[in-house]
Parts: sequence; structure tokens; C-alpha cells
Amino acid sequence: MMHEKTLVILCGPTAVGKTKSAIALAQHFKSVIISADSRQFYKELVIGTAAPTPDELAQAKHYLTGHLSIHDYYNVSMYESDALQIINNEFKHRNLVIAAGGSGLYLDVLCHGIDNLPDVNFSLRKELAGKLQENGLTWLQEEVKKYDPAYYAETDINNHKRLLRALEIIHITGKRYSDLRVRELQPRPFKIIKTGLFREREILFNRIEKRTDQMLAQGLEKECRALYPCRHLNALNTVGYKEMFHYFDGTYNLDQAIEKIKVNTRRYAKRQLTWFKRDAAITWFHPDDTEKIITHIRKTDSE
RNA sequence: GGUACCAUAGCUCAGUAGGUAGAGCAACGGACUGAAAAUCCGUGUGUCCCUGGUUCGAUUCCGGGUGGUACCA
Repeated sequence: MMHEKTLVILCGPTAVGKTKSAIALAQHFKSVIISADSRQFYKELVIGTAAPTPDELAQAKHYLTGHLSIHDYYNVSMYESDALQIINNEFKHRNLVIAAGGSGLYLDVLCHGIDNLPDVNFSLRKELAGKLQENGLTWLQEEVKKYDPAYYAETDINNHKRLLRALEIIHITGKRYSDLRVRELQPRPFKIIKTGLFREREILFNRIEKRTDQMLAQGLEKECRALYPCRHLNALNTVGYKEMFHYFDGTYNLDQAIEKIKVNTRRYAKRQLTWFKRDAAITWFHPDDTEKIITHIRKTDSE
């Protein structure tokens, strides 16, 4: 199917160099960048998320970065509609848009949509979380087993977040989560070209180490201190912040907190790689090979 | 220089009354549908410092090296 409109995906693990490459592509194609980094959405999280700098923001139009407050509720479905609306608008006067980021789920939903499941009911979530607290994981497992044995059989039964979400949906809809989660791929009215950035692991890990030290030098501690009162917010359950909060608590000393940030960032990068690796549609490039990425996009786009 | 103690996984250490070894952390692999930088699952990766001796068999016992730590000079 021929589309005259194209969405270019640029994904990859944290610290691989996505921001820089995305800007280079945006400048070359005279295009814009839609962020797909679930923590760069929050305007309060700047240093710790390695958000694009004012200088970088000036080099290309960026969407969906710093557009939320940590106090806002947001989820992947809201991201899907926000991003699609922007893409739709941009396609009125250009043929190519770039979506760049490291949040695999968000990119997948942008490309293929997500099942029409009910939104979170906060009072229900609170109620169920309270029961979980009171009765333990076994209770939650038994509930899911009782109302949706199919889901219980196939899911990670130690993952309380998954079980809680499934139980929520069962309560809200009166239906089984496994019947509603059909994973239907939604067609998009534009072409999608998926590119990924890759570096040798040792080099990637060195970059993480160096970038963490830079964050500290740029004032990560101060940024975290200001956010410390809000530490319970989901947006702050984030690498780089939660470890500093433990330092403020006295659980870690500063050196331990820094080491933990490095370890957890490496693990995050590994989880991202696991996610992206299984997507055979991604073509991989070294971040320095901007010309190759451009050639690939031009070639694929004209096919 | 002398005496004592130590040397086992990437790190900190346990252990084997002689039958080639296991914890924590780190590391590695994986899952993933409205919390996703979240959450969860799985995996020991080893010249037991070197070298002789005793023994059917030594990481373990004995001797000698080497390295480290502490104390005494």
C-alpha cells in the first residue's frame, strides 16, 4: 500500500545518542520530532532524564517533551491520541515526521494502537490496592484465578501490577480481561519506517557512567531535593530520582546513590534492548551513521 | 628482618571432619496492552594463589614459594 505520509521511528536504549540523531534527521528532512520518552514528558524532570536542552530544542521543533507536570495523570493511551493528533496536524504541511524515544510500549502503541480497554478508575484502584496490602499477593492471585483463569494461566502471577490491572478491568466491565485484550493491530494511514540506534554494550555502559557523572555536575542533587516532597508520585518512581531520595532518607550515602543510579540505568538500557530486539521491523544503525540512516529512510520511503 | 593470620565467582565472604564448591551484591538472559525509566520471571559464570609431598583421590592435611594484612623490631 502506498502512503505519501511517513512516520520515522528512532528508538534505542538510554544514552545511545537518540536526541542528537533525531535532531540531525529533523534538520535534514526539515521535519519535527515527537518524543517517546515516558519521563521526558514531565517538565520538572530535566537533568535526571537527560531531557533535550534549550539549545537542542531550538534546533528542531519538539513535541511531547516537558508538556506535563509530575502531578498530572498520563498513560500510554493518552499518549497515543496526543501523538496521533500532532502527526495528523503536521502531515497537513509535511510528508515526514519523526518519533524518537526509548519507551518501547509507547512507540508500539503509536505504531499499532492499543485495545479499547477502560481507563483507570482511581477509587477502585485504591480499594483493590488496599485489599492487596491487607491480604497479600495470594489473595490477588486467587481473585484473578477465580474471575479470569485464562489470564491467570498465561500471566506473570507474581507481578502485582498486572494482576491488579486485570482485576480492575474485570470489576469495571464485568468481563474477563483475557477476552478484552485481543491485541488487534490497528492500521495507520501513514507509512512507518522503524530505525534503531545501537552501540557496543561496553561503550554504551561507559556513556551511561559518564552521563550520570555529568548529571551530578549539572545539579541533579538540587533538582531531586526540590522534588523530594513529591517522591510518592509515579513520575518520580524513576531511575536517577528514586536513588537520590534514598540518599536524602539516609538509606544510601551519596556514593552509593550514584552507583545505584549507574546500575539501574544499565539495567534499564538492557530492558529496552530486550524490548526492541524482538521487533524485526527495526533496522539498526550506529549513531554516527546519520548518512546511512537518511539513505535508508529515502530508499524505504520510495518503495 | 621476625611472628601471626589470610589467599575460593567480577566484589565481599561461607564451606568442604579429604570425594573438584555456594550465599549476598554485581553480571547475564527473558517477559511486557492505560503505573512502562514501571513491574515481574529465570540463570552460577570458578586453574578453590603457585609448587612439591602424603593419599585410590588434595581446594581441604603437611612442606616450600609468592602476594596481602596486622603486630613486633
